[in-house]
Amino acid sequence: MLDIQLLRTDLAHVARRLAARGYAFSVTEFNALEAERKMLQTHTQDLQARRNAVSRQIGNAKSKGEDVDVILAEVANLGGELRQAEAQLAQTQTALQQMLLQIPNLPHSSVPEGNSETDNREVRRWGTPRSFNFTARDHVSIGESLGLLDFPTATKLSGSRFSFMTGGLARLHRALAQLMLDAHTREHGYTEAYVPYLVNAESLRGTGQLPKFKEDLFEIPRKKMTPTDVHSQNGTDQGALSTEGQYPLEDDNLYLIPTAEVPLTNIARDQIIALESLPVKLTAHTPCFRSEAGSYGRDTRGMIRQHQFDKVEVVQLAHPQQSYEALEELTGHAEKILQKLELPYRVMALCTADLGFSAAKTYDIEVWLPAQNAYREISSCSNCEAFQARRMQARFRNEKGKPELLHTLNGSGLAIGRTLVAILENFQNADGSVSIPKALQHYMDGLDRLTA
RNA sequence: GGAGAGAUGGCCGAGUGGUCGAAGGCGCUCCCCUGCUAAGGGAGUAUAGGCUCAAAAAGCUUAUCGAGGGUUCGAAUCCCUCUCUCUCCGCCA
Repeated sequence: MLDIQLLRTDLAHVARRLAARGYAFSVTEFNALEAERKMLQTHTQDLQARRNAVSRQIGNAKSKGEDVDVILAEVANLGGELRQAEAQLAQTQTALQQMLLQIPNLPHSSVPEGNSETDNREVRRWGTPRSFNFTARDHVSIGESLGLLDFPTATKLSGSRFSFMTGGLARLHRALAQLMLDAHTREHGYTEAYVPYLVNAESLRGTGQLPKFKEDLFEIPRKKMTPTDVHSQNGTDQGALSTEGQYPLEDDNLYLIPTAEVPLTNIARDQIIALESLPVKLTAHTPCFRSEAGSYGRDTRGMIRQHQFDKVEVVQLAHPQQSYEALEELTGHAEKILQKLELPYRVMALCTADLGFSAAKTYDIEVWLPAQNAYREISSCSNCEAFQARRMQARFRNEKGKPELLHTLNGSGLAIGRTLVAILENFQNADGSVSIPKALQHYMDGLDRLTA
């Protein structure tokens, strides 16, 4: 969420920066709502002030044993007037709030301008894609001929966009999680966390997935009686239960996490963190669940795009003055994993048009996939500045002892499914076996290759 | 699932209709005193917002005592609903 003060004082600038990332912000709509809010708020507060004054007066008079009827008569209709004003104010403030919740973050000044992902800027490359003296196969073909990857079974169990792995491949998957967690906790200073995989709507609002991206989430309905429900069941209205009463309230529902960023970042919601505890650095290995609504036909083959995948996430809650250093550092932590695994990659600075909703700046890390002859996203590292913190009221006590909004950062360190894909494809051998990167062998009891 | 208790400021804790944003204590900050230490004295110490203002300072003002609704001229205090925490019983990986 953007700072409404900024909108009030420098609306033109905000609109311009939003336009840079392809978001058409309606200045007139905002101005109209703002004017209405101002008028109603002033009016309401005047009435409240008057009510408070009169009430105090009555209290005074009563304690002196004076007659209060005159004063009471004077404010006879104040109540109704106030009630109406308060209702109107609440309505426009809700409207304003809803509008604010839909607006994406402003891009940082260092973010390259662009109109599409083709304008993303390559920052650096690491490693050299291997040249094959045989035709490189894709991970599906490799995994299936090893007998360790079985999409038909996954489809039978759940449907498309799920995977089923066995034996050495399932173990390699686990080994990757171990390697990543160990690196982040031992070498990069993160604290390991175990987190809920189901979270409430408030958490998702905090990190920005709600209200705008509800269709990307898996929602778990909860049966719950509402007050209207109880009444209608008690009898008077035998007809149909109101739909509102019959179905659970949306806000009580839980959602499967699309990324551990949600639980990890939301630990700071409604908190004031001590200055000396900054930066808070957390990592967690979790499954991630995404509906992939709207991605029909994209990456349908293989385990690149799944409804369920595992990821080791890194999150930092940082001092605003250090958050851009932290972004570089955090991106480096994710890169370090690829280096350990000897997987070639490149780092892309996303352009204004390609930024995610909450991000002020993002680096994508793309790993080389021989079968696709392309670099593909395997990690995304973002500084959200105070955008999420403002939604969450996540603060720290600054040098002056005053609460101030934190900056939140998150990154994949890394997406495990895609890392597995990269290993299968980059470490495949002509005989169909797959070598295991040295860094992982320790986690595989010394095994150095997967064979059929 | 059943029965009961509770939720107040950084913390503890008082407050059952009127001047309470909230006594008192602890903690913290500043000052004074004391040649160190210990002790003592004084002052200060919530957050978010609105309006006035070019801005700052300042002033005025609103809201917030778990959340939402209600009663009332007036609610931390009374009523209703919900959430969470704790204790006991039951059940359970």
